[in-house]
Amino acid sequence: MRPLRPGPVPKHRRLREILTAMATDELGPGAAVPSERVLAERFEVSRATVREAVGALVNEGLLERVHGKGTFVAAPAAVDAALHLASFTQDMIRRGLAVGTEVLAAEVEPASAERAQRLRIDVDAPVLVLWRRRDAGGQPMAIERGVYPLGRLPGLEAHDLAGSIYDLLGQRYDARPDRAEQVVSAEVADNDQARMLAIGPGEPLLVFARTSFARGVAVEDVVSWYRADRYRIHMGLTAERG
Amino acid sequence: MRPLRPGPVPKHRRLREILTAMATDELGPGAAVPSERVLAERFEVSRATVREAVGALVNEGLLERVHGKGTFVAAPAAVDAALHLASFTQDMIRRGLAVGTEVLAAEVEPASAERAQRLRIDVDAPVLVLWRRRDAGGQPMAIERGVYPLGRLPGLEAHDLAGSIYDLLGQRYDARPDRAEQVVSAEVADNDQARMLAIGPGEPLLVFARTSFARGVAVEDVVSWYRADRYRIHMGLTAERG
DNA sequence: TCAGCGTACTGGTACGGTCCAGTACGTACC
DNA sequence: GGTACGTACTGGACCGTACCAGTACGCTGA
Repeated sequence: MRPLRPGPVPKHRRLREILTAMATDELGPGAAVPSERVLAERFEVSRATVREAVGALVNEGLLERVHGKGTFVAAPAAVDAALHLASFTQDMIRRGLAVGTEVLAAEVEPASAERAQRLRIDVDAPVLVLWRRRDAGGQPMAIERGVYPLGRLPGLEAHDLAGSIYDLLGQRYDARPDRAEQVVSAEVADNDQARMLAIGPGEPLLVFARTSFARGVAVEDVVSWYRADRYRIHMGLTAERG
Repeated sequence: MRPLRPGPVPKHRRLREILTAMATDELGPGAAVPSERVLAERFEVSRATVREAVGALVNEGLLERVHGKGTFVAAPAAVDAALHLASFTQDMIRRGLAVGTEVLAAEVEPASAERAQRLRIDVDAPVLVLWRRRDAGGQPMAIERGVYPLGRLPGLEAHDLAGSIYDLLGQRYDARPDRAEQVVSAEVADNDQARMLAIGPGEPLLVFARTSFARGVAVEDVVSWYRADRYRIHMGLTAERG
């Protein structure tokens, strides 16, 4: 490796990027990172500059330091899944379940006032309303009703809607959702829902109402009804300090 | 203020505590913190030591720096309420609802195998099983069944159990929960639950199963059944990066 | 074979210094 | 009155030095 020369990007930031790549691509969790003094010599920077870069990666959770022992690549911290924005497909894959989808209905309609408000679009603007049943592990898991603003996603209705809408939004529209607001509640299955989900009427459902945004722009408003016997949310809670 | 002398606690840590108190108690959000050079002179430490302390508070989110302008007390970042560990009382207060509690039953029993496992205690160890109805805004909101390990909380059953158990744990046992694992699911109300919650049988309930820890020790295992017409979870989701 | 000690490694603390780059304010000139 | 420039403040980058404190390993002696 060559020494770091002064440039528009500070040395400690360039070193941080080098160490990130090293940790991620070459070393892997648990492996030792070269010591501060070795890095200082190798890159011809001061030990303080190395400590600045390493410190930043420690704060990020990528590295961890042990006094007197060394610096190591940290095991990836578990992101609390409960606040993780994922499509149904991604969620089930993570739970180790094979995914299946049946499109029940797909219609273009003018947006109602409520839908318009939730999607931040004009009333009567055209939206795609998509009903699907989602299966996991070969059995019905959920029903979804997604509403998509066609002004922002022109031609969406002509695509294959049996797969992951998130993948579709990402690949064809560069609008993969990165943030969402979600409300969780409970309902009981009516006759139609019960039939589609292969349960009895009156069985409990977990209901998720979610509005998803890509770069601040609303791209999806979806309600999902999950069989409560097959789906639950695990979350870690922490107390507020002060 | 007096200079910082060498001692068992590093200077940068003591300065960090001083600055935390200063920011929290005296200055408040938006206020300017004395400059690095002023702090270095006042506490008779090097500017690098000041930068170390300030840098830590910047990483914590308490302070923010603006190049060329100064260091300021940051506005408190919103903690996503969905992952916030709070008692029923705290939760309802935050939602602006007056709280009421009716103790339905309180009995000391030997712990079953399942309860013992969840609370990390021996089977047959004595536990307090506490049933309560929780009201919010003058109407039934939830039913709770809490299980408390009396080995860790001796005499708990003799206390007033109509108030906040979290407050009680904090004040009398120094065991205020600081972390919890929670599972959210849905059920339908049976006849007893329906009567206690003033709803019809078969109505949907949001169910929370929570094990709470104080400093790593399990102190509470509680299941709560909430009326789904009155309670829902709001949560912000973000996409995982990578 | 085990324990203790010494050595060599590691990260942590602290300092003083210099220079760079951004921000804000005051003053002078047009 | 507005603009531009200079000055004085601010944080940021980087260096080299010295010493402290923790960890691990090897060697020696009992």
